[in-house]
Amino acid sequence: MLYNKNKIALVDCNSFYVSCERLFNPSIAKKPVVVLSSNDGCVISRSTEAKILGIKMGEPYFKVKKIVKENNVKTFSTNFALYGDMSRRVMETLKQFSPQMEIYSIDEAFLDLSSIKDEDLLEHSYKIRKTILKWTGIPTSIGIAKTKTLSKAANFIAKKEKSGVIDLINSKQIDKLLSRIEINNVWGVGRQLTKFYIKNGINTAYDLKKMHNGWIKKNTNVLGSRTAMELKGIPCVSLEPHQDKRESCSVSRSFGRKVTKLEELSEALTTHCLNAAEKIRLDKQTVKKITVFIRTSPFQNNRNYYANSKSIELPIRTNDSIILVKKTLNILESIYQKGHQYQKTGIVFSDLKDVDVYNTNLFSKINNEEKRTKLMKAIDYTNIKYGRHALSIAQAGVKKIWNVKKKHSSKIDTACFQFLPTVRTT
DNA sequence: TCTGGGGTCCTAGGACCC
DNA sequence: TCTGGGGTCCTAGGACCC
Repeated sequence: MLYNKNKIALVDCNSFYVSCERLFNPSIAKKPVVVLSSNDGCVISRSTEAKILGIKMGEPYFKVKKIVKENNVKTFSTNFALYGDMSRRVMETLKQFSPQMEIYSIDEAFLDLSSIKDEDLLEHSYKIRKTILKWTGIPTSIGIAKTKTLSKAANFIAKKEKSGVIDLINSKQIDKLLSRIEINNVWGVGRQLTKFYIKNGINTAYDLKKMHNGWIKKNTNVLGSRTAMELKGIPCVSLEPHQDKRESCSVSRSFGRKVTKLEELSEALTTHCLNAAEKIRLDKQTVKKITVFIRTSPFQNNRNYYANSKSIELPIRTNDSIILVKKTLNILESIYQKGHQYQKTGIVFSDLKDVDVYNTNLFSKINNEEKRTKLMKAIDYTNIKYGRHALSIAQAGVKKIWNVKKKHSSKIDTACFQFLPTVRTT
């Protein structure tokens, strides 16, 4: 069912990962802070102070190391268990403000505010911000408009405003605000479209809004024209309050150092496969198609770049770790080539379905299926209770010398009392 | 020396059919 | 010798998002 509400708020957490780290470390408030991606590779979250220093989103860490040192920027390795947990708390709080809400990413959600009177929208939004901050400690920004794309735009401006809220529904200055947004910052306009638009003199959100539909349709695709329509205030992307299960599930990691041997690749890939299998079991899903990929670093121009991937369809869908690992390693062997310095490997499970969906073929006779299901349940239970990979299988290895680097971890675990912040009352 | 990871959606083009 | 055209379905890869 398509239903478009005409008052949509986008609530977005400010510098989310940095804000999470700050919760447990008040001494870094108002100081420059960055959070690094896996392997401490890139900057993926920056405090306002770090942005001012010129540290860009997605920049490789080694390129900003100098700025970091000179300005005493605090750095953190990712702690997704913490961010995921904080995200759940923020979303739980947000839910109270609208029955219809779409969680869009780990740090943002669209809210249907159609039931709020126009004149109360601002007040309502201030209340949302205040409550989230009070209950979770996370600062947010809110943009309200008639379409999702416009509420994204409003949010973009709101991030720069002290009030933290921009309401485009009551605004007579929409065009003025839109002309402050560079075209690459429009939701749905990525690198390729940006190139194309700038070549054609479209430099801001407002420029795109002014373009004729015919031209956009002819020169881009349905997504391009959808974005342009939404900027004009015509809803094309509806709010999706009911979130379906995932359609694919992937686990991949870069190595902490280069890897050449098949055995090491096998260990890493087995670990990824076990993680992915556990994820789909938790979601009560089975997989039909497995893709494995390996590659060397694309950034080292002097070496031969090698990247390869291969997919197979399973005869019977499953979520059994033992079967999946076996198949996965077979694929790996078929694409592995000696003599390369591998930088990354990963696995993708696709064509996922609910466990109760048709699970056998005409010729299958799985007599120990029940036993296996019980074994998987036991493994998952043990790993949840005693920590990740308390129980694993031998191919995953024990030493894991290929494992990722994590020099700056805050090691905060929200499920652990030791890390609860202390509050003193006088 | 050092460049993330996990998703979704769309489309062009091939295979196949009549 | 001359060798259609239109429809559907599927998939790999690209573009985009955070």
